This record gives sequence, C-alpha cells and structure tokens, in this order.
Amino acid sequence: MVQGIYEDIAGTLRSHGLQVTSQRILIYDYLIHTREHPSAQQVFEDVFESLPGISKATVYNTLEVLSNHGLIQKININSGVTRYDGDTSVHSHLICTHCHRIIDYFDDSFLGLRVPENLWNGFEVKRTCVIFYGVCDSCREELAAQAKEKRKARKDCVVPFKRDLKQVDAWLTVKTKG
Amino acid sequence: MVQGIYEDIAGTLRSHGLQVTSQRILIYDYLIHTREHPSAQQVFEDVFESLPGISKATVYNTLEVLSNHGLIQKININSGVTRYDGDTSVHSHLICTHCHRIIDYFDDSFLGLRVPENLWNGFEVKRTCVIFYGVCDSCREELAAQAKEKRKARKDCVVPFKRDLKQVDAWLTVKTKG
DNA sequence: CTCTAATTTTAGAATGATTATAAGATATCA
DNA sequence: TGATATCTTATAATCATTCTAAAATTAGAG
Ligand SMILES: [Mn+2]
Ligand SMILES: [Mn+2]
Ligand SMILES: [Zn+2]
Ligand SMILES: [Zn+2]
Repeated sequence: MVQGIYEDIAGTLRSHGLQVTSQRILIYDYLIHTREHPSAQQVFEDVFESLPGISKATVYNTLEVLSNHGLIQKININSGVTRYDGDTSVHSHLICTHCHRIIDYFDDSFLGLRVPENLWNGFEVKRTCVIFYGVCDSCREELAAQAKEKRKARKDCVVPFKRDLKQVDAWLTVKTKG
Repeated sequence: MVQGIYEDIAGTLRSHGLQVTSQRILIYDYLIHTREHPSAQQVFEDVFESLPGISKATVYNTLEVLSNHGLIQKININSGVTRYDGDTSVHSHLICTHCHRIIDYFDDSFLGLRVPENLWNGFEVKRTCVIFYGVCDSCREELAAQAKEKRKARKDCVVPFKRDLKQVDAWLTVKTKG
C-alpha cells in the first residue's frame, strides 16, 4: 500500500537510468498532480512541506534532469521565471499577462495543423509550441482579488499536495530490501 | 540631430506621445532593419557603434518603452535572455535550440486557425504565439559532423574489439586498487 | 531665441533567478 | 556488506534585468 503510490514514479525514473531518491519522487509526484505550472521557487516551497531541509539547488537539479529526460517540460513566459509542467502530452497554454497564470488548453481541431512541414529551408522542426496570451477571468474583473484567487485555485486541485515523507522512506526501505 | 532619413521614425515616436531622442531613433531604426532578433546586449553593442557612450540602461528603457507601445515585440525563448523583434506583423518563429537563432516564418495556411475563439472559459485571448523549436541547417550539419567524429574515434580505437575476459578482470582489479 | 518644467539618459548599485562548486550523504550493485 | 558512482546540500558566483538619483536633453510657451 505504502509503496504502491510511488511504484510508477520510481519505475519511470529507473527506466530513464536515474537513481531513485525521495527528493526526485516528491518533486516529480508534485509536478504530475498539480495544475499550477509552478516555478522552481513554488516547487521548492511546496515540496519543502513534505521534506523540510530539501535544498533549492536540488530542486533546480531535479527539474533540469527531469526536463532533459522529457519527463516534464519547461515553459518560458514574459516574467523572467521558468515554469514547469508535469504534463508532457501535446497541449497548448493560455497565459495571463497580468497574473501570469498558465491554463491548459486542449484543442484537437488544430493539433494536426501545428507542424506545417518537417523540414523548412533546412530547419528541422522538433516541437511546436502554441501560446495564447491574454487576460484571465479573475484578472479582468478585479485586480485586487489576485492573491485570494490564486490560493483558491490551488485548493481546488484534485490531488492533495502534501505528502508524508515517512511514506516515501518506508517505501524506499521496502524496495531496497526486497 | 534629427535628419530627413529619420523623419518617419521621429513621427512614429511622436504619434505615440514619446519624446524624440537620438538613442530612441537609432535603437528603433536598428530593430526595424535587422532580421537577427537581437538581445538587449546585442542591441547595445551594435547601436554603440553609431552612438558611443549610450548606456545599457537606456537600451533597456527604450526597448521597454517601444515594446509597451507595440512598436516592437519581445520574444521569450528557453535561454534566459529576452530577444527583440522590430517586425510586429503577424508571423511565427523557428527557434534553433542549439544556437538560439530565430528565423521568421510566414505561413498563411494556419494564420486563420491560430485563434480558436476569442473567449474561452472567461479567458480573453489578445495575442497568439506560435513557435517551432528545432535545429537549424548549419547546426544540424555541425551536429552531424560531431557524430561522425565520434564514430570515427570509436573506429580508430587501438584496443582490439574482441576482449580476453582475464585481461578485463586484471584491468578492473588494477583500476579498483589504484 | 530663451526659459522652464517635464522627460530622458546615464553610471553604478541592487535585485533576483539560475548555475557552479566542492564536500558530505546516499543509492546501487555484486 | 563494501566499493563506487551518483546525488544532495550550502554557499558562492554569475548574469540579465531593474532601480536610483543626479545630470542632460527635449518640448513648448513666451
Ligand atoms: Mn500544461
Ligand atoms: Mn520575427
Ligand atoms: Zn490573470
Ligand atoms: Zn542553430
């Protein structure tokens, strides 16, 4: 039961030749289940709750490793901070230029049209990125309600963020012995 | 200071309620005529040739002002530095993930498909951004050459292909002790 | 043209996200 | 269980960008 939660994540890490650590499990798990497209700082703060003492350097290292292995993706917006997305499926983003919220946008109708050709003037397209910049619902109505809205959005997440480190350790121990 | 060639630029600046300065004219003129999608640093270096003594702060200030008035556009790529484009017409970009070159891409066929709807779940789309990440012509050749070198190096290896298991064991032992 | 107020430029300092470093801790595998 | 490669951590370093306040310049009125 305890080990079941992280079975998939550990397997994924191993299949990519990565060592399994509690830090990596918690960060990857967090990114998979949040819809917030958090920054490194946000990842650090939220994972810190489950694993006090985790270093910000580890967060950056892990995000880089996961990104390089295609397990998560980076998102760059006009704000100077990189955001991270645990959802690597093909989808677009609506980005609010005011509050910098990033909303997932799935639209089958133009998925097939996104890569016009695979080779253009010698340029080989590997990945197509569609971003819709604009103003989100709450920002348009009232700018003052920003912080409150953000907190609410986080609360609405289907999966609780906080994880018990003991569960991870127990699982790791069982895994090691077995 | 303001000559005939820059009347258009000066007029544009004035029409946006901006004061006309040699710094603004030169920066805007530079951005309009280059296709390089330069960074602030590149703008600074190139404009410095025409106007020695210009400050980097002025470059940043001016780029911000021009951008806020829609006279130029910012481009964010996965590299930590903002790039600037004096062409504000609707077009997409091919971005080389290796050398960070940005190439203009005009394709009428999907222009109409880029904004699916103007309002989605309360989100008001203001601008759509399509970016094709990949590898440019010269970089692909370079990478191919590197791969070839690697293959060649492996081929040129003096160690015989077939190994004696005893030799390997001996080598490993020495390696371990040393 | 001259004067004045508002705006802009400037050098340098400050900020803040990210990366580099090197020592200590941990995971992996036989 | 022990050897070794890998990972984590605290801290320092980097570097693009923003801030600051004084000096210079612009625009407009007289
Ligand atoms: Mn997403
Ligand atoms: Mn362009
Ligand atoms: Zn918003
Ligand atoms: Zn390239």
